[in-house]
Amino acid sequence: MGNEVRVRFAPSPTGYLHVGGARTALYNWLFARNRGGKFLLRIENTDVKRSSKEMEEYIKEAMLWLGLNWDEDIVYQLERLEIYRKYALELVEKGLAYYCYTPPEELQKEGGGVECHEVNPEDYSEKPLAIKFRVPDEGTTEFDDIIRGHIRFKNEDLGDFVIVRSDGIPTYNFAVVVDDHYMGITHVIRGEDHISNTPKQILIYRAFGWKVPEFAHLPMILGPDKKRLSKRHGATSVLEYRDIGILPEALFNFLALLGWSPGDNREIVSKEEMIRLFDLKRVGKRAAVFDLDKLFWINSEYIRMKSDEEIYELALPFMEKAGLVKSDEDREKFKKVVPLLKERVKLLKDFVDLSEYFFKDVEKYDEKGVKKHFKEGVEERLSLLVEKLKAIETFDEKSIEKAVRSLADELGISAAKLIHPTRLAVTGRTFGPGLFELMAVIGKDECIKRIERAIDWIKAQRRD
RNA sequence: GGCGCCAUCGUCUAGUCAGGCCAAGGAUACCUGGUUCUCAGCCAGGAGACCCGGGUUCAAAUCCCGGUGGCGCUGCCA
Repeated sequence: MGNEVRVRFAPSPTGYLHVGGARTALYNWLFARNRGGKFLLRIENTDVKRSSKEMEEYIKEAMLWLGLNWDEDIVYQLERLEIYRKYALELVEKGLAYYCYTPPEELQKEGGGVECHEVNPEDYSEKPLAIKFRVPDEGTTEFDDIIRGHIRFKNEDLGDFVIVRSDGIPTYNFAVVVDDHYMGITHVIRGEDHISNTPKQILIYRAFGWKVPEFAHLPMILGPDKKRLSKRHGATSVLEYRDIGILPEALFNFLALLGWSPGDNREIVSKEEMIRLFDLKRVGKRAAVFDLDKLFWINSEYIRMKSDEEIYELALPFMEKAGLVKSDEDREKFKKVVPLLKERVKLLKDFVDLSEYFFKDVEKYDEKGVKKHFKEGVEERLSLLVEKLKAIETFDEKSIEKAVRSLADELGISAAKLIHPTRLAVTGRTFGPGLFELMAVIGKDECIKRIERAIDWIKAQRRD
C-alpha cells in the first residue's frame, strides 16, 4: 500500500457530467488501471446552493455507462465539515491562518473584490468570521507538472485567500487538500484550469507538513470556435451522446485520444490496449477541439465491429421508442434489417430513419427520384415486374434478382432502369441497401402491394 | 491590467525531451476516379500545416530570446 497509486475524480454535482469532466475522469481511471492503483470518486458538494443529489446520480450513471468504475466508498465533502474546521483551526493556532470579518452587505456582491482584514475573534464573537490562509510575502512556490514540466509562481502574486467561509463551509482550495491527503491521493490529475490553484494548495500541504502529491494538468477541450466547450456548442453531456446512439466504447476511445496518443498511428484502440499503453508523459499540452465528425466515424467503426445480434439488442430500444417496432413480428423483421443497415449508420438512432419503410407504408416518393425514375413507360415495366414477382415461390434475394434481371433482358433495357424505379416504389427513396435483399425482408405480398400502389400513383400524376 | 499555460494540415495527432532518418507521417473531414442497382462502404489518387522575427549550429518543426495570438486563473464558485 505504501507506494500504491491512488487517484480520484472529484466532480461537483452542480451539472451533468460533460465531456471535459469525463475525459479527466477517464485519464485518472486509465492511469490507475495502468499502474494497478485505485481510482476514487469524491463528490464536491460544498457549493450547497447549486449542488443536488439528482446531478450526482446523473454523473455516476454517466461514469458507469462509460465504464469508469471507482474502487472505494464515495467521499462526500459535506459530511466532513467538522474535519475541515478542525484543520483550519490548527492553522490559526500555528499562526498560518487568521480570522477576518466582512459586513454581510459586502458579501452579497457578486464577483468578489471583497476586502477583509485580520481581526481578533474575541472582538467579533457574535459575528460570522471567515478564515484566511496567510501566504508568505516573499519567495516562490514551484512544482514539476508531469505533463508541463516545471512551473513557478511568486508568492507575492498569490495573496492571502479564504479557506473557510463565514458560514463554516470550506472553500475548494482548502477542502481539496484536506481530502486528497485523507484519501491518500498520490497523483492529482485534473484540468489545466487548476494550474493557478496549485501553488495555493501546495502551500497548504506544507503548512500541515503533509506530503505533496504529483500533479498533472490536462489540456482543455474546446468547441469548434476554439472557445471553451459549453452548451452553446450543442451536446456536451455524456448522457446526451448515449441517447443518440453513441456506443460507450466509441466515446471512450474518442475521448482517450483527445489529448493522448499511444504513439503509433492507430485510431481504434481497445480499452485493454489503452490501459497497457497509457502514459501521462505522452499527454499533449495544447487544448483540443472536440470534433463531432471524428466521434461519429469512430462510432461507426465500433458499430461495424459488433455482431448483428449485439447491434440488434443495442438499437432495439431506439426503434421501440420511435414507435417503429411494436410487436414480436416487428422484432423478427428488425433482426433481418440490422445486417442491411449496420454498415450504413453512424449512430444507433440512424436505424430509425433508415429503416422506416420496413415497418411503415410508403407515403411519399422522393421528389428528385420521381423526376429521374418515374418516367414515361415505367408503369408498364413495373406491371410486368409485378407479374414476375407473383410467380415467385420462394421470395428470397436470389429469386427476386433473377426475376428483375430476366425482365430487363426481355425488355432489352439495363437492369438499373428497372431497379431504381422499383426501389422508389418500394421504399420511397433513391438510396439504401441492395434492392433484392431489401425486398426479401419486406416480403412478397407487401412488395407487390407497394409496386401496384406506385403504379396507380404514377397514373394519377399523368392525368394531372 | 497582473500572473500562468499553450502554439504542426479545417480538426485530432506523430515527430520536439536526447537537432540530421521530416522537401513533415497517420487519421478525420473535403475533392476526383474505380467498384456496385443507388447510398454507405471499400480501393486508388488529390489538395491541405511546422504562428512571426531574430539567434545558436555544418544542420532547427525540434534548442535560446523577443513578438503575436489563443486559453486559463485573478470569488467567502469548483
